[in-house]
Amino acid sequence: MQQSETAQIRLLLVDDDTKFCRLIAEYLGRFGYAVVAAHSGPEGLKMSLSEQFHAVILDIMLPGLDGFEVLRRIREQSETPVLMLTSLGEETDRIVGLEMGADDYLPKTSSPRELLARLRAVLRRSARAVCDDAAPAEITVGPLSINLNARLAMLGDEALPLTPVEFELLVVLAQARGRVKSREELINEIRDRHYDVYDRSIDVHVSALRKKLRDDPKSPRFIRTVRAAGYMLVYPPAGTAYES
Amino acid sequence: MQQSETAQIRLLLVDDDTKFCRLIAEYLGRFGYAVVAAHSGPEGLKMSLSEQFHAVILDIMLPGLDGFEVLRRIREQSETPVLMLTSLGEETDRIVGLEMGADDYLPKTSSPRELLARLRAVLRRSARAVCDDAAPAEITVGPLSINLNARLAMLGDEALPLTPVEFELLVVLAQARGRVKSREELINEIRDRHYDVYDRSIDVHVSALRKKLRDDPKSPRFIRTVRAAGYMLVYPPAGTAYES
DNA sequence: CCCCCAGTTTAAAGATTTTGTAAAGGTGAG
DNA sequence: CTCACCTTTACAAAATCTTTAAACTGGGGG
Repeated sequence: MQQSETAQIRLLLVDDDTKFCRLIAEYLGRFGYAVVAAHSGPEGLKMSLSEQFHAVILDIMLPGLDGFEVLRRIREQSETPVLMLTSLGEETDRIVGLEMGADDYLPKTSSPRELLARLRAVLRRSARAVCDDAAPAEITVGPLSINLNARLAMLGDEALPLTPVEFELLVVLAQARGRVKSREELINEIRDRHYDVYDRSIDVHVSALRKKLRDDPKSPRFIRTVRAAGYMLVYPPAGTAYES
Repeated sequence: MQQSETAQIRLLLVDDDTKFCRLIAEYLGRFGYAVVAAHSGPEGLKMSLSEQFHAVILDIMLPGLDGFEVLRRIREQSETPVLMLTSLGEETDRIVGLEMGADDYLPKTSSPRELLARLRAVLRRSARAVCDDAAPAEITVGPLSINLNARLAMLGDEALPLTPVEFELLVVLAQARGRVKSREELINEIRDRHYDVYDRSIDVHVSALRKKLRDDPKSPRFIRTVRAAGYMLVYPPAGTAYES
């Protein structure tokens, strides 16, 4: 079941309903998130401020300090993304929560699936905010260029008809160019799920991608297999001659 | 966290909700912006025209003069970047805002983080666009032209009978021409609400819009489906021949 | 030098996801 | 009430993903 040494996303869930916590932890766990629960306001606040978490999911109704108060105090010191939950009935709270610096806000009655979707959106936004404009819209590797805005990869002057996963795979490899990416990392980053030893789907995608790149596993121009470790996009040392 | 040694960026926030102002000021303050608040239309207008601010964040619902009116009068004399906020439940009228010269437009339900991101984008743009006209009133894509003032889209010399949402959808796509817009972004920008996985309304609007544009999903002249990502208005490379 | 084994490649089949669109349902303006 | 419009629902079609399994590879031990 385990997810690894690789960067795992850690979440703090603050809610006094332990059953709910278990349920959510279990659900999010299946998608590779490590969920830790706190069951009171003060406890949640303390843990939030430990800065160990990538995001906090915060119920409003809490013993000790209510969710708004916890949020306010978190925001005094930290920018950790916070997603607030409300029990039924509280209409206007949404605005109040957002005004106070919550990153999103959703009813506790939402499906876990919705929670997951919003959570991802929040994490994505916060990841982007960190590097802000730093993200280049285009990555180039020899004759290969990848346009992130248009989601289009070109080899020479020919557009490659990649499927969504193939494109993502290429992007992830390209961003880690010169470093080996394990299958686990790849599947985590691309598909948001767990890797298990018999999972060959990454291999299959690599194979398909290579075919489209006209890349030969035995003497790769782009994707090199690193036995027992994973795959890596070659980092052409200065002076490498590519020919299309 | 701070914004640096360079001269501090000064922002004017015009909103009658003082609590909201405090919270935003506090949040943006953490990123090194100096935020000054005005709580009525006339006050906001007067301060905007003092030319002391690098940008203005303007709520629409205001006592005295509403946001649109304030914007109009600012634009009579000044090109200070203006970012408009719609309050909850208000009839969103992004187009009116943009057409009047707002630089960006976002729902008040957005998170502070989002506000910050857009603000940075606006500031960046305004720094760059010293000389060129802010918001073009007309966007042209091959035989398609979109007039924001008249709220009219023409295909060749024929006016398209678009519904309000279809028109906005087209505008949003056109403004992002060449970049993929996710369904989430689209629904956020057009309808001011959250996207959830089961929400197909964007697809339906796209379908309707395509029908009116006589655009075929399989080989789109205008709107391309980017599987698992969203939609994108084609950015015709220079020299592309359109025929109506 | 050959065999074996863990690890890899790949085609193919089956399962799943995503999309297009018609039609039904809902809502608000007039 | 009617009309215009937006959203939801439903379902089929298309595209894509994962699994499976058979063929392959490279290196170490014999």
